[in-house]
Amino acid sequence: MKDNSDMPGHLARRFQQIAVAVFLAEVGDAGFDLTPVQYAALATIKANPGLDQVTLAGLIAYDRTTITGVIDRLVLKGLAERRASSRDRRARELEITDEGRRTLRKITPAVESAQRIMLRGLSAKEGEELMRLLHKVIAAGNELSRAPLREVQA
Amino acid sequence: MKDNSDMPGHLARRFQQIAVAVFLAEVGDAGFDLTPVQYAALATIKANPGLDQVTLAGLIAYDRTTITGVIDRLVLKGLAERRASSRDRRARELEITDEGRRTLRKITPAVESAQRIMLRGLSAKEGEELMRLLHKVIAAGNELSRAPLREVQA
DNA sequence: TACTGATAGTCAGCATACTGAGCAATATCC
DNA sequence: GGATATTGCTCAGTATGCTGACTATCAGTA
Repeated sequence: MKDNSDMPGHLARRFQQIAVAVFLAEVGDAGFDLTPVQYAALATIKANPGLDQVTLAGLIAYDRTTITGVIDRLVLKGLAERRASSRDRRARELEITDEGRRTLRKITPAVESAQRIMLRGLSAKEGEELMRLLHKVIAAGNELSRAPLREVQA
Repeated sequence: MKDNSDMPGHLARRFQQIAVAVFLAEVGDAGFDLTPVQYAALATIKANPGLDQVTLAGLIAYDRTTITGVIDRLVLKGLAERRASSRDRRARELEITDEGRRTLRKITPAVESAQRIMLRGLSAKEGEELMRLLHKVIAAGNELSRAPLREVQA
């Protein structure tokens, strides 16, 4: 029987587990209470003002049923706003608040520090190679999860 | 602002997301209802009969509060048994059942197929390099999560 | 032996993720 | 124009994963 730790699935889970722990530790030390998922959502809302929830979900590969709760919490924290769209009454337009912008700005050093820490143990070259391989394998498997990455169409 | 997809944390999450989806699809197609987490736990119980929950958690890097529910479900499905330990009345000894052994045996092809599918898009050489780099980065960050990997001590 | 600390397990509570279902609104096609 | 399909969002239910707290038990020591 093959060892558990020789399975890509196990390594994927473990790397993600460490990445989340490092993110929360760094951001928490900086005095903020924001999860990796909430951070990515907020940053993407800022970069694409007025986008709807499905588009946001596609840009960061979240399930549409997950994004609802994530936005709930961002709104609860006063970092984002959810408005009814005027063009499509089904859709909600998302905006970042001033408070959200401030938070993003102040949190950035901690987020970048976290990315470095989670790659510690690898040389710069190895880190880049890991990123390249992950990009490649993720691109190939994009359609295999219920929540694939979707580019914005003009 | 750095793109989301340039962050190792995002790639970690995405790879894990795809890995889980592929695992569930392959195992489901084979007619079984077992999650990656449940599979790893069951395989580890089989390889270490009579181990307690904390040891199991350490061997697969699960949190001890998570393992409780996982074992609950394995027991519920009749794949494992949980007994009070005779040596330590705090501890529970875990055993795989015949049904669990049968399931593990029949599920193996699907599990191995899943591991191949989640690496599709990479050459054999690239796949090995990805595994090597993940191993290395995970080893370096092992203590950074609440549930680090723990070797069995004789 | 009594005290202290550590350990095994569970529980409540919260945050992802997913399945599947449902509602409301929009698009499409005849 | 009206039936049909599709889309945006939400909800209920289930499964990780974590924090922090708690009980029961064990181990070490004064």
